[in-house]
Amino acid sequence: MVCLNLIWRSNLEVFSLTVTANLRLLGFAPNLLELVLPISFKIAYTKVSFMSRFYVTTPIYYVNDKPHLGHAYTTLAADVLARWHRQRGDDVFFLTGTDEHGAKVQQSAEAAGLTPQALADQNAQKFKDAWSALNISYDYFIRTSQAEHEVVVRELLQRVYDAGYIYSGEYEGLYCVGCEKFMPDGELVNGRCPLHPNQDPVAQKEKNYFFKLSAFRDKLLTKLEAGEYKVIPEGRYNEVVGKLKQGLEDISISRNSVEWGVRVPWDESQTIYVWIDALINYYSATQFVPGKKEFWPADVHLLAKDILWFHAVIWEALLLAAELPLPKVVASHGFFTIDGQKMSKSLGNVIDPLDLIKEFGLEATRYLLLSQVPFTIDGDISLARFRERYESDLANGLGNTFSRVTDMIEKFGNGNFTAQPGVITYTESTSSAVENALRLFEFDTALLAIFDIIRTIDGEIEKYKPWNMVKLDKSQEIQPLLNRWGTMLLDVSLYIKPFMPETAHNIEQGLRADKVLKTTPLFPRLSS
RNA sequence: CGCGGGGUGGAGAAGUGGCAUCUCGCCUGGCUCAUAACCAGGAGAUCGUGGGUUCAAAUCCCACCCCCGCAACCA
Repeated sequence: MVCLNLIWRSNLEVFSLTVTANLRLLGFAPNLLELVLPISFKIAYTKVSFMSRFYVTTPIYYVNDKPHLGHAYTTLAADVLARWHRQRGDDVFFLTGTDEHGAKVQQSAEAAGLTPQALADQNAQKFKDAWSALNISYDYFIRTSQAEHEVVVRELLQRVYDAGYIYSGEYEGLYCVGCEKFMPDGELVNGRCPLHPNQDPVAQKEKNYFFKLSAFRDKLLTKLEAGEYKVIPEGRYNEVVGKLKQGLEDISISRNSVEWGVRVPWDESQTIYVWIDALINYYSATQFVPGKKEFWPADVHLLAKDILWFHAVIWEALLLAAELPLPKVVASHGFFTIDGQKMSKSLGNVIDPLDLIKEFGLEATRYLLLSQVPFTIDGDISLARFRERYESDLANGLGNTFSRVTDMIEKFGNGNFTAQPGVITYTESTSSAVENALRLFEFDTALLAIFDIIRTIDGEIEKYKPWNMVKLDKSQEIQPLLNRWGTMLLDVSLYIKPFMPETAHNIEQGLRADKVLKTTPLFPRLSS
């Protein structure tokens, strides 16, 4: 009965009957049931961790921004991981959302004549719309202005305060009177605020609460070096460890002048610095979303490299201070450049993910983003290259191969197709390749491995030349080949499902029909 | 002397001591089931530069050049 359960949870409808019939339990391990499927579909599920949980997060995006390609990339990567884990039967919690507090939102709202909440409502919706357009399967969309979130933030901070890790101090910095805010060094141009270049920023002090980040340096280093939590990729890990070794300073975690934020529990005159409030979302969601308490600690925090320090050091220190378990993996990816240039508003080359969908379609956009840029490094996006890849991989590759196989089944097999257990051993290696790649967040490598099956099918078709077999009166020998190729395509559909769920569905539908007929192209050529 | 990552055919990547690999593009030939798709073959890299270790170096060591991050309250 365990078997049945697993199969249903694995979404393997296509094969479920065959698989259950052949299932054989090998043995038990402490938390692990190893199943062996003695058929040769050898899907990625030969080994299934029984009832394992998978909690993946994206950063919560600042509502002062519109969704752009960077946000889309992180979220898409998380979506693929979530779908992949669901497919293998894991209990998945996929969290994304918006970060809504802080001075910038307050200022933008004033400028737009809105309340901060109204502005946040508006812009949070833009992110939801974008994720809906990208077919993102998040389980919960958290917003930091939610009362439930604020409650957890206050509780957690109070705990840190009670433990003695927060003290009152003075923050001293350069204050721009025009902006009415402190200017970080990085924002100053020639020592002056870029928005108010005619006045010198003045040194000013304000009362703040500080978090004893410095107290956690050794502990963090020990835990990192022991692998108690991981920072991926290795280069970033080195960076974090290197910086930790250089020492840590305490950080200010409250603001005196920012109204739009969570009130400090023991001092209502201050609000919690937006970053601290934001980080806690990963934990707070598990506490107030029904049935998710068991999901903490998170398995993976996905994020871009610019916010790694917050996620790999400050967040863990806060958790340690509150005596909560640490996330298991913090995985950071690179930035995009567009046609070799930095993506920036001032250059006007910011790509809206929705424009990509308009040009290439949803499924192709998902494929192109994940296949053309290795996860951990900065990658260049060029529309010209995307078009090239669309044609070669999707139109000429997957799409065309699906067309030729279904067309041959229709023409040479009278529409008859039977999925073939016991024949295909080829895709066995794909399964481990995909698994290994995804465990390392190498989405591009995983896709390459999957698309290798397409090349193999094309190669075999060329080798057997069914159109000649018909002429040579060998028609009866064709059917097994058609079954084999069709089955390989079903395998492909299984593997690409986390990446391209609709395409996977279309392939399955096409091959599960009573009479398999040639269908409309999966990926029409762009020129036509 | 701040710390770290990187420089491999036209493009993007793999490769940490032993015939330089993959995808795309390009050229030639073949095929016709298919979305002018597919298959085969080919051209194309002194592996950033100079030196060193070794029977053997993209890979180890030294020096240098170049690109890119981080450098901490920059969402």
